[in-house]
Amino acid sequence: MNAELKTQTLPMKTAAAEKKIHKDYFHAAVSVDCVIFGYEDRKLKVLVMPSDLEEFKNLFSLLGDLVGPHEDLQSASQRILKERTGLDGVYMEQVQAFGDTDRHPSGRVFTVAYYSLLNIKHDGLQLSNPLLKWMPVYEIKQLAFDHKLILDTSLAKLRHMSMETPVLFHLLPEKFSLRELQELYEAIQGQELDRRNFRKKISNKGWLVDLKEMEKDVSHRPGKLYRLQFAETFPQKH
Amino acid sequence: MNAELKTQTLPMKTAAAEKKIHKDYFHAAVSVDCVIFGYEDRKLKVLVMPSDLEEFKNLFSLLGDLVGPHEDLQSASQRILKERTGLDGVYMEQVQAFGDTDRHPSGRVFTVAYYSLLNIKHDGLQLSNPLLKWMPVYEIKQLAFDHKLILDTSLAKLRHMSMETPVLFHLLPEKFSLRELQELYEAIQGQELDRRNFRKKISNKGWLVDLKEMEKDVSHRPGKLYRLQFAETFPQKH
DNA sequence: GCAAAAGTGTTCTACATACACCCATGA
DNA sequence: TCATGGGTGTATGTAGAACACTTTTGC
Repeated sequence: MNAELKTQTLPMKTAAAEKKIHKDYFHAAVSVDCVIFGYEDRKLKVLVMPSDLEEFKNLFSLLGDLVGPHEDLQSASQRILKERTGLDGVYMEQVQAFGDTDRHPSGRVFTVAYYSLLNIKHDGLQLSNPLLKWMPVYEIKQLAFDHKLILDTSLAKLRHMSMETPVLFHLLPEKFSLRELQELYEAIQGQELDRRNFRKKISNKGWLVDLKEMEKDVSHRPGKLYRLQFAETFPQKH
Repeated sequence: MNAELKTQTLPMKTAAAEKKIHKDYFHAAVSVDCVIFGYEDRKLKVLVMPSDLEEFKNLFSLLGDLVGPHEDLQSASQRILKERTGLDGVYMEQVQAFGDTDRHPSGRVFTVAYYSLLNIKHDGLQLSNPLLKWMPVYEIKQLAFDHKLILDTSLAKLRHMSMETPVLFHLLPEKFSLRELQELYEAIQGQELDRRNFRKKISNKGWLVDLKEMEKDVSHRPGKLYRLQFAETFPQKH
């Protein structure tokens, strides 16, 4: 930013002097809201909790917190995730910033949304509070604040990414069958996929490693298990 | 956001009470930085100005400003664009937020980047200050603050979008020839394209309207002129 | 033996790519 | 007449879409 651009003449200033001039502007808060996606029972879910603000009584909200004075955005997002789920190193991506003037009843609070993808069945997953709830995304009609907008925006981004890049794997256990993977894609895209074409496409991508293991505990012919090829191999697309 | 999530018990609070509790957090500023792209002489350019901060003497910076207490992010971005270029209704898209703790010497300043695309030859374009400069993007090695990172991130997003959606047209005059359009795509993608294939692809998209006019003032056989099919026809892709 | 899902191949179509010649204009 | 770019079509390879039958396992 460069607020002093408004002046037509451009005398040199120090940053310290500039801060004084603009001290009236230093009265906003910035939060991070985490859109934590999980996948269970063939449904995409998001982690929410009841809002404890009187204004949003009976509504759920995303998990967020203010960004500390000496904390980066990404660090804040990782901290929230760790505090709420006990998990580190979860896949996470910034969605965008939301800053409508009336979005928060407490004052001027900008927020930056991050979505994360995690495996609900992960051993280390330990929700911090019994009120936290995995809610099926497609059953959510309303949320506190502008969180429904944030959710919808995140979901659109996730959908888009899932077509270009191997991100959805983060929602599955380490070992999974092609059927599970296909069901996941179907849940995200909202349409059924042809099994033969799906398998062909996935195997062309070269994303998977055949674990030479079979599914267990299924009441039908067991399928092969795979895991994702090490993520570093795919810096960007395809 | 929902900062009170930290409490394990969840007594109901009002937003006003919450603001007091968190007043220590309301000391950040939020700015918008505009990455204003233009296209001229077969080069993608970005509008910059000399930084007037002592800390960044001799460096250029993007055009930004603090977001006013009663101003939305998008409004701030439009205001900056209007103030700097005199233009309204310019195509614009949020890139993302940047919030590293040390990104600004004046204090904790978060910024939200927007990129805009405009036609440098637009009649209404009137730069507010003679120090503003259209700088070729690929010649920029360094900028003030974290603006080089912001520029690179915006450029990556622009490149990505340009492959999926008709956005680059905003960089051209209303009437343009297929050669001009192809040169623009080549400039953005950084590679030469086959003329026949390019024309086939573009005409398959159905984006263009044949104006039944010809180029003038070219020292060779003039080409047909086109304009973009009305933008509302293409809400998203293809 | 029945139910449920695994596993597999061919055809058709659409799109990307590679590639070369004649035409219209201005200088 | 020359230089410059305008304008066009064909052949090939690749990827996505449609589509059905046999196999394996649990019950």
